[in-house]
Amino acid sequence: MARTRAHNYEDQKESILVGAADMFARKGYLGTSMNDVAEACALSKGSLYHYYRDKDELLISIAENHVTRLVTLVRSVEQDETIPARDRLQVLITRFLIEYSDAQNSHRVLTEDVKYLPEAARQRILDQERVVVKGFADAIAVLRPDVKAAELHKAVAMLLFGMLNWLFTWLRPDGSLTHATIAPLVCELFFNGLGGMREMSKKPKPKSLSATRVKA
Amino acid sequence: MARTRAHNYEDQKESILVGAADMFARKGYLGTSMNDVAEACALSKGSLYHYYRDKDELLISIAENHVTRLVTLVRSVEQDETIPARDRLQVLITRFLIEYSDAQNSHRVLTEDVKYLPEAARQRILDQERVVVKGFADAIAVLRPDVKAAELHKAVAMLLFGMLNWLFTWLRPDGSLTHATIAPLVCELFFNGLGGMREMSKKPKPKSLSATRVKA
DNA sequence: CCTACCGATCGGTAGG
DNA sequence: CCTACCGATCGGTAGG
Repeated sequence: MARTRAHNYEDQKESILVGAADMFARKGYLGTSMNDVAEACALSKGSLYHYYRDKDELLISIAENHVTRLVTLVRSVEQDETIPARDRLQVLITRFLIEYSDAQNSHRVLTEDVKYLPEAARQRILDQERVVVKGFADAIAVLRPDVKAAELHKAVAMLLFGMLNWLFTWLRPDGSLTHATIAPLVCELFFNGLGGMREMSKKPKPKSLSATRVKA
Repeated sequence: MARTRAHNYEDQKESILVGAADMFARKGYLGTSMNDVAEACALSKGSLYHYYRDKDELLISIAENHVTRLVTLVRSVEQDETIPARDRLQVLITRFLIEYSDAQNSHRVLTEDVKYLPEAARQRILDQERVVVKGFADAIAVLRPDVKAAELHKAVAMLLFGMLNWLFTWLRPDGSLTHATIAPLVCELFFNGLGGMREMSKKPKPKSLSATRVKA
């Protein structure tokens, strides 16, 4: 009899992405074979190719899903009228850090492996990344209206992304510092600088104002 | 008759490293074949193997030469008694940025490709990187003696390295912003934070590093 | 004739 | 310093 597409087809497809992102994050895109991915997913390579046309499509799916989430996150903050414009940057930082810790592998793949994609697919993802950067640059512009050059807002945004994206290289998942505890430190440093930093104590206290509505 | 080693043997060896670093930086270590390196150096693959035992040895040489320079740079600042302790961090940042712009390819290889090295070689390089981080953490500790936890000094140092190392991903070599013009911006942001930032792109103002602790 | 998946192997190319 | 290759493994696909 005619069989319909397995009811768990989409689930399977999604779970392959999780396994692939884990392998790519650990061994790099080029350092991971399709056999590695298949093994990580407890699938034969043949089955793997049933769900994804080729290796690039795996990478594209991982990167695009993730960057789309980031764009959505930026938009949701921009459109949330309960967030004062001058609080947007802090909210963005905190929410990004939460998103990062939930999607460590995807984010690592996005920042490290997208360069191996064919030009067309790469540009599509880069365009989305530019939207994210623009969102941060705009939030920075609100705080520094005295700075006219949009290029400088973007430069400051990129310095911020440097701090955030570099976390992956040194923040041990099992260490005493976590994405959650580092968020106040990043905000403190970024907003007030080293000179203005208050006691960087063990207990990163839940921040008073806008950070509390971050969970929402 | 017995031939002596070519008089330009060392020069050739060094120039291969330049070509290899360029290729590794552009296409990644795994994305670069030994044929690619040979071609970039205008050498046959056979000749290449005359100078370096294997691909790993190329990567090790590039990374080790570079990280050794960074360690030397840290030591020279620490031992320079004409530099007041509280100025060390700013001097370190500025000198690192100069070094980075002179060795962009090597630095990119150091931050992106060392993970593909066998454990022993990798650890050797990581140990040197830790010395560099320690140097920055110590310079930060001078500015914030009120912070007792050495772990936090290192965390702040790593946030700083994030800003610096991430520059490679977005600072176009031919853009209007350069490593030299970005240095004051980084210092300004890092020392005074966004709130304290003045007209960006102008001369960095003398640091007011009051250890005044504001309690939340 | 469909989807789901297997064991086996394709043509090319990697490092050496 | 080059050409000619090797063992292995790559990403991707065949028949059933």
